[in-house]
Amino acid sequence: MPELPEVENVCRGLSEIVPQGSTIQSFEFFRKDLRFKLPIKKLQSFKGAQLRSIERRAKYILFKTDRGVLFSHLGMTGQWRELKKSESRGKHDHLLIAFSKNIQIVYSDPRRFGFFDWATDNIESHPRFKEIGIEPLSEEFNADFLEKFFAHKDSPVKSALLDQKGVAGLGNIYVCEALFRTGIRPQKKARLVPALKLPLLVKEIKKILEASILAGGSTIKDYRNPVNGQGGYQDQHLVYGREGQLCSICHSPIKNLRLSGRSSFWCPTCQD
DNA sequence: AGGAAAACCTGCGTGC
DNA sequence: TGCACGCAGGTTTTCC
Repeated sequence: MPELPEVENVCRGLSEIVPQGSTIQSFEFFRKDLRFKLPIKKLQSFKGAQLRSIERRAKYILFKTDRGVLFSHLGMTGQWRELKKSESRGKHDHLLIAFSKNIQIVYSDPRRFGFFDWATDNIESHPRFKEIGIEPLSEEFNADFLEKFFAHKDSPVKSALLDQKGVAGLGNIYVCEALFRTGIRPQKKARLVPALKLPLLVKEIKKILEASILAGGSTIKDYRNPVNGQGGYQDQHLVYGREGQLCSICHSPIKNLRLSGRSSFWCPTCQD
């Protein structure tokens, strides 16, 4: 479900609900088998920790505390929301964190592809983050970076952009959109994308992500922010989910091609 | 070694 | 109405 803009909105929403300086009072685990087994003992050791901030890295939500970092990945259908004391939990609520001042947040995830883990303050030394590439909204992400990352890659450019070891945070929606807006067909081998096109690709990726963050992310089906609101960026999708509809530029039908097991929406006329 | 496919799950829409 | 099938904003594991 959630890509960078959605995760960013979840972090911002959670920050509104749980103020900086709140203390973790307790955890409740309703299910311990998510994508991976929850490190319950370790998570319990955060009881009493003081929250410094809630931030995003790639598609991860980082709860930064004075005892280290607890982090959450939403998988496809993960959701965080506030659970008021009077409310009862839902079928797919798996984990609850109670903070000071009676603030509770709950993690819900029907497909259970999400997961949790913890790290020291220096998260980049955690094995999981060692494998994670650079932030697409950072200065580091530029045409030179892409040129090096794409060099010798025989995989389709679409798959290369989805590879979190390169640029971290893009997912199926935003890669499809970015390739359409730069006129690059998704199945083109990464190493064959003309270097001349890379500055535009970088620019469009940043533009799309920023616009989507601003719009509250994309809600196709499941995504909701922590106050249960939908995103608005789906209205600006030009190809994603639009198979058979007419291309906004040339009016030929949008196609859907399967690449590495993922649907890839594209316009055969506008993209080469 | 790198790339593709399968696996991990539940729910929903479609077509018979 | 029911059931089988395919598909879903992701990532890891397995298999060529």
